[in-house]
Amino acid sequence: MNAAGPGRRADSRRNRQRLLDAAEEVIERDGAQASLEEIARRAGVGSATLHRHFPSRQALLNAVFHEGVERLCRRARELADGLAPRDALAVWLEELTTYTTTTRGLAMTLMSGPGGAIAVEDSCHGLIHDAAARLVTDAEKAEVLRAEVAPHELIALANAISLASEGDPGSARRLLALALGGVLKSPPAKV
Amino acid sequence: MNAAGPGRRADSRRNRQRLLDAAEEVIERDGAQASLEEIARRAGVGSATLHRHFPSRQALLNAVFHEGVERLCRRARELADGLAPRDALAVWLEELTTYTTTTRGLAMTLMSGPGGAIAVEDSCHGLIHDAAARLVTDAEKAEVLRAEVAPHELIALANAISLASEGDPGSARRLLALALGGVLKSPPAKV
DNA sequence: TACGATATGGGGGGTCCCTCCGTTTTGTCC
DNA sequence: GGACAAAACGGAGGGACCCCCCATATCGTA
Repeated sequence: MNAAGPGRRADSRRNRQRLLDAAEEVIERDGAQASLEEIARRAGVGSATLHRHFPSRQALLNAVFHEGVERLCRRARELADGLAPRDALAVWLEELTTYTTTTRGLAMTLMSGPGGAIAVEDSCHGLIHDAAARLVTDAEKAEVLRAEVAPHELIALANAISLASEGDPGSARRLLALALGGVLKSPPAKV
Repeated sequence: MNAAGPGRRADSRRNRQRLLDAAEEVIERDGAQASLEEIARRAGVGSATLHRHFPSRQALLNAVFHEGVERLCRRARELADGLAPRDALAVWLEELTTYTTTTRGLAMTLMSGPGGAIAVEDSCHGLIHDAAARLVTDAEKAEVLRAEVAPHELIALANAISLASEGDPGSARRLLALALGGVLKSPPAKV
């Protein structure tokens, strides 16, 4: 059916891969709301086949971005092991932001939640969250955070910035630096 | 045609208002991608009439949100006149963020640019930008900003936060406070 | 009241998402 | 090397959407 496992029939695995390749191209051009029918057409399969392999748009997006997201999470572990907690977190957030900014549709995907029938532990959502949690925990222990910050808040912030900069990584880096360093010189007023 | 002016025929003005009322309801429920056909149905007019009054989705959204955005901009002037520059900016950004967070579809609208045939000076985009510019200029003169910040960057950040918090104003306030105060205790590392 | 300008709305074309179901392909067992 | 059941496929169709054309109805005015 829709699993990637080796127990599937050969044509099923082949079609799944074709769909992923086609999806990558179309999403690269049109973002997260790319036409599913066009993806199926480009892959040379019927639209029913696409829906059988990926029961929802979210499932397809998740599969398309899975590899890149895993790479990003390995990178988080490298940074956590190699740098001071504050730098590890700052560098990773910048890499995350740059990646989501330059990968069309990814920020949208990460913002939309894990989605229906996808196991949290291998959704892009879940992977990113776990990677961030490690870095945030380390930073908290080292007391380099200004306040208690939940990992999902930082991810939301990074995603938000990616969305707001609409594909311009320079703008994204700048906004992230602002947010990390603080826009104002003293804390914001209570209203 | 699509202008609101008094030179239009009475039925035209009436239909325009009905469309705006219907749009407000449907957008409140479905956000910025609400069905235009449903809006026309609910207003009791044909879909062609909707398209004649509002040639693009963006034009309709712009008209729907215009009043609220103007109120927000008046508020910016009040704050600029009544508070210290830093507080005026901080308070207004929070009000902006709260408003865009609780008004479904507004953040999306503001992020999508002024859009085709809409005059910049009375697009929601333009109005907000001008309001922010005044506050930012004052804050810069008072040297309470951590770095040179363009108004559109702050607006992008606020919009991004609204989008990221998906309708939860508490979360939005928290993220904004984080961004304004800074997440890290010392400036982020150079990579 | 009659008339021209203005505005309307039904309907059609194109696209999209998703599902049903008859047909084809695959893997396996004899 | 068949035969057979399970698995996978894809065309077609329903429902929804956006947008435009143009025959018709409505409004403001002379």
